[in-house]
Amino acid sequence: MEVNDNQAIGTEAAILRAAEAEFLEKGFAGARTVAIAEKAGVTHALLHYYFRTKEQLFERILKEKMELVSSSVIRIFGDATLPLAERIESGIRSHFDLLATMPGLPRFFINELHAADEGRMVLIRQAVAERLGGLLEGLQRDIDDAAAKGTCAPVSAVMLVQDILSLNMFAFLSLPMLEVLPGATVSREEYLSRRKEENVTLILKRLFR
Amino acid sequence: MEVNDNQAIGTEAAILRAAEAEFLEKGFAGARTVAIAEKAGVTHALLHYYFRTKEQLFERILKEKMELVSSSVIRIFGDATLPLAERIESGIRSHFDLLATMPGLPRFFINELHAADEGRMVLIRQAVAERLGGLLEGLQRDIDDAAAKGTCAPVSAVMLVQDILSLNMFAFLSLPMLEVLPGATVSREEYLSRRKEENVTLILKRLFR
DNA sequence: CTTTGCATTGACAATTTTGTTAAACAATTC
DNA sequence: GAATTGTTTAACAAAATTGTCAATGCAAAG
Repeated sequence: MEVNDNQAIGTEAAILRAAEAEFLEKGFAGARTVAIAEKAGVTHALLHYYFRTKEQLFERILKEKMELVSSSVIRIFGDATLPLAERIESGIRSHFDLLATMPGLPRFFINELHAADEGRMVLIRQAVAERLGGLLEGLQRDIDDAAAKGTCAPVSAVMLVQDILSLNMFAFLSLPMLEVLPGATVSREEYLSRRKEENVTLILKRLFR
Repeated sequence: MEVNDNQAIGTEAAILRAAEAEFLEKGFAGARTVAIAEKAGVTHALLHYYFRTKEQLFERILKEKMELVSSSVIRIFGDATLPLAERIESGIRSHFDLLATMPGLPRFFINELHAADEGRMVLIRQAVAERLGGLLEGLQRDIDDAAAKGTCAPVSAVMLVQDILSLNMFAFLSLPMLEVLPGATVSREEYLSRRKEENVTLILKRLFR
């Protein structure tokens, strides 16, 4: 239970950071407001002073994290000026590397997506339409062009993005499996590095050659 | 809140089924013992009469589900008498189809794996070693043989199994995404069917031409 | 029919958890 | 330096949740 120094960073930010850690670790139901306050180094009354309720605090974190998820997914599409193969390879790596900086995000996202009510679903649907719609169309066009030339297997862009999401996110969802994997014990970095290369290989072989 | 008919099935079983539904839906922290009792059609005192505490009831469900996960993973290895390509294809389909009969299992497993303490980890490690160790070695041998003949790409069996696990489990983890997917709305069956074919294609292209 | 043993219940107790409030405190302004 | 404003706390209240228990029901055995 390391306590945040509220001095340098400000109490509101300290509570937010503690809440982020607690919610990502335990989810909404498992999180305790007193634990958040303790981590932030303040009394729990202060948490309510700043954020009124547990739910409002959660909403705040949720919005932040959904932004992050959104911006991470966008990375998959890579740089459209590159040749398709390089574009996709760098997209996979870039997405993977971003996830590596916040390894708890995939689980949080999956659980929140599951728990989302209709209202929240509408918001997510809008966000997807606005931020990913054009990217998907552009990628689909490039794939179709390459497929017409025979340099790439024909595939739905949505499917391809889901493939990459599956492989990259699951590498972090299954991180605890590292503990139960047979054979020589590998470090976390080694494990992630291998999974990243495997994901690149898998997707590239799906599309090219 | 449809109530189970305790008449035909017996109260203990009714409570277990209700608990299964509640724990898979909400996780341990989010589950409510009164909700479980209500779903089972009994008072919550009776739940404690049969299972003493929420945790003991959870342990019971957890064991069941971990058995299921274990037996589902074993399916991936398929029938060793088949030629490698067919063996792997049927393994993927068989694993996918089993998950389709219990779509909540992947999320439950991921969350439980994350929350597992050291003691539980030891049990999982043993189970993996006992039940999967031999299968992994056998598969690795077959892959190595095929690779030596040039009929198959060389790959670690552990990696391959993880690839299949990623793709198949993620199809169910991301099921709510169906709601936010762009383009024509597809039915759940259509979506799953497409994902299954894509997963087969992806893995086969990884290994064979 | 009564006893015995298990099943079931309603009411209650204990604990945990969230949320409130009045008062103390600190900093900033006038 | 008094007033004002916003911050922080300890103590308290309210609600939710798990767990207990004595009393009741009820079916099978004697």
